[in-house]
Amino acid sequence: MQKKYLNIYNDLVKKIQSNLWSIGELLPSENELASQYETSRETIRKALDLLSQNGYIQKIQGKGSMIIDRNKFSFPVSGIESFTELAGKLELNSRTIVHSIKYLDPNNKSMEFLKTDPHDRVWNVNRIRAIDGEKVILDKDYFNDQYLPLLTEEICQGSIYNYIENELGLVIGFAQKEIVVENPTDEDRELLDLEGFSNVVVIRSQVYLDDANLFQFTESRHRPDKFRFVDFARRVKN
Amino acid sequence: MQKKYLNIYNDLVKKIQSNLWSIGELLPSENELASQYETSRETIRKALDLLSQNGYIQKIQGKGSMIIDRNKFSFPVSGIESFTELAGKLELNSRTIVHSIKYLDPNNKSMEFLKTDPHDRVWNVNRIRAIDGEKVILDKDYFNDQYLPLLTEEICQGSIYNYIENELGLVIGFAQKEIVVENPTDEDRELLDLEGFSNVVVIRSQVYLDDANLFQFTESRHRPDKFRFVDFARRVKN
DNA sequence: GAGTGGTCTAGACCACGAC
DNA sequence: TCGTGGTCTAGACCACTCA
Repeated sequence: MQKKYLNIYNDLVKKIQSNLWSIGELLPSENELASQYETSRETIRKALDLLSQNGYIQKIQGKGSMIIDRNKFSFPVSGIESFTELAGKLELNSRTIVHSIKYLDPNNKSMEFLKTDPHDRVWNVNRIRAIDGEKVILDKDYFNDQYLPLLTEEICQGSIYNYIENELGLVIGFAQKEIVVENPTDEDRELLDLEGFSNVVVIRSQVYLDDANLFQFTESRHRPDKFRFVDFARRVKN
Repeated sequence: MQKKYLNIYNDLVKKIQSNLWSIGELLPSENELASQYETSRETIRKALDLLSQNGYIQKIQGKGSMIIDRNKFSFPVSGIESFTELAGKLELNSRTIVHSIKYLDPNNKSMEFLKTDPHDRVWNVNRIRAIDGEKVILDKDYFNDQYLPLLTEEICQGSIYNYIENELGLVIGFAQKEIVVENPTDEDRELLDLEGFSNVVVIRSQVYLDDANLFQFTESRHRPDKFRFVDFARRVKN
């Protein structure tokens, strides 16, 4: 199905990016846009809501929708995003080393919460990310094998998310993320180029599918100088 | 004005919190809710969108709106939130020490971007946050005095945001946040109980008002063991 | 008062899931 | 096939800004 509001959103993004309007200028009014796009005002509003959520405009009641300076914001890391997407966007000189792919020892109870059935097994994938030749990130992923029956070195070398969404047709719904600073483990010291650093930044995520089932647990351990988290937040609605 | 969808949202939150439905159960259908609340389906959908954004439900096409386990998530820090709000929610044994309130030296060009007019001055407020008697957070705030003409120790002791929104009637629109790990400055070492820690976690924010004007720049410097950032993210729409 | 965005309605048809 | 959520419409009135 063709989603009209999405087409309009994409068209407006293109126009904004081509500087059809400058920063601080107002978009045409919602009624104006509705007749331009030959649609209803509610549909225009859905497109504008997307522009607002993505930091292109700020709506001001009684005035209009103002173009804001999206270049002042760096958007890369917010939301649910994978290392390979990020590396691509930032054009990092990066390399992925697949360190291990294995089933977790069934006696290991730590990932019990990933299992939907007692017979399920849990994949554990450890990958090292090198940027400019320095090993600075250790990614430890855990999956329920009910959703991901096959996991090869080739898949892990690329984007597992890409494989999940495009090959397996699973859809990610939402994720819970926690960022803390910890002392490096022996494994961190062994696998990463930690140099003198006495801390690692740890990002732990739980990823849920569209059907609200828990799918993945991830621990991403960063050397602190190579860590940066950026977030764009809108005020919560009244 | 009474916002119907907000009333319905609040009513549903109350019902969910009272365990009227258990985790994994489906809410009544949108048509059902529309007749229960004697409103249109689109209004019900606005209320459900809020529930979804706030992690109460996951909508599944063809099935319904499933109650998800919000207790698995800790929601405190995401979005735009102030220390005093946070301290209240977490019931921390905390104390705020107002270290300095002053106008920035006009020769100091570092906060030039905060000024909308060359005659504006820039406030600089430094506050130390102590948790359980340990000084672990240094908050450095910068404001354009055009929006905040008066700033007293009393205001700084409480919540500046509270003062801004309730007393001055300014409304926060959106914010850009960056989190990095840095080496402590001499000021950090002097004002905080850093003990052996060799890093601080720095959160820098730019806060914009509802009318898209830049209002505030903040630097919040945390002892790493007292830092935790939690984020709940939904998959970006197609 | 004219124009803007914010809320709300009562329909309609489509895509998807379960049976 | 039926019920679910997803999209869309053509109106209406309200709240706000600005001249």
